[in-house]
Amino acid sequence: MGRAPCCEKTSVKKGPWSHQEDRILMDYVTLHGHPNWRVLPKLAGLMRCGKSCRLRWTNYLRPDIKRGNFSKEEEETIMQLHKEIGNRWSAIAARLPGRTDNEIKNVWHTHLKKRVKQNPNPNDANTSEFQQKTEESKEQGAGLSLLETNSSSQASYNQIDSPQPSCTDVSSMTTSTNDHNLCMDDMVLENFPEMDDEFWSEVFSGESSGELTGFHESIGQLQSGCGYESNMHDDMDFWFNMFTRGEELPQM
DNA sequence: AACATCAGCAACCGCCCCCGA
DNA sequence: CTCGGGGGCGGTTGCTGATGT
Repeated sequence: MGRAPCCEKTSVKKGPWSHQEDRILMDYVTLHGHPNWRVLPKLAGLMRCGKSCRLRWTNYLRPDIKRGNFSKEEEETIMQLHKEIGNRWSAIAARLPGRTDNEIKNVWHTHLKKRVKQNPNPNDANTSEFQQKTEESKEQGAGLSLLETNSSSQASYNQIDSPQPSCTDVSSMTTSTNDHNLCMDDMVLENFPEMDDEFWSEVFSGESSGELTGFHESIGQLQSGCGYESNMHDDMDFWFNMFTRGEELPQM
């Protein structure tokens, strides 16, 4: 007897998302929000499972996502929190604004787990502080409280000038960031302080497909204007590079 | 240059929790 | 109080690009 499947397995598409699907989902969520993920794909015209849409949005398309390498501080935070609370990736993600649980999970399995194995007792200097905060969070009941109790430390964290290179700094997404010796978090915060939901709402404000087409044509012009047409794989790469390079956008 | 192996990451799966009827 | 549905979470898989031989 299990529960009914979340969607018609036969009629949903699986596997990697196409740019078009991304656009459709982003446009729909930006305009209408996501009151019900289950019916969203049908309403948006996507042949995807609602769960798949939610995952794609939360892990990739959400505008407040911080992409790129993890700073050393972020990695240390992950290791400390993992030591304290274990594999509660969502709770850990709550402490790292812009990072998703999936991303943190991946970083843990690919980098940090090995590091902890090699050096099981790296730095206990802050352990008592974390333990105290964890205890507080337990009393208050949720991982989100961790975020609240650490808002001040998060503020100071955001002010870190030039994080030490970390093991993930040599991963595949480093080319553009390393050119400027900066990490994503610094650059996004400095160059795009107002990149929030409103920004994306404005970008995707066209409801009709015609307007959307116009938008993407504009993106194409933007890419050409920046000399990106030869090496950009897709729009997301384009935006990523725009953010990390911190270039001024040409007039559209 | 071609093939094999490895590493990183996006995405899927299934279970659990929460909330409303 | 119970049950069902939706959302969230953690584990796992499999594809792809990078690196080594």
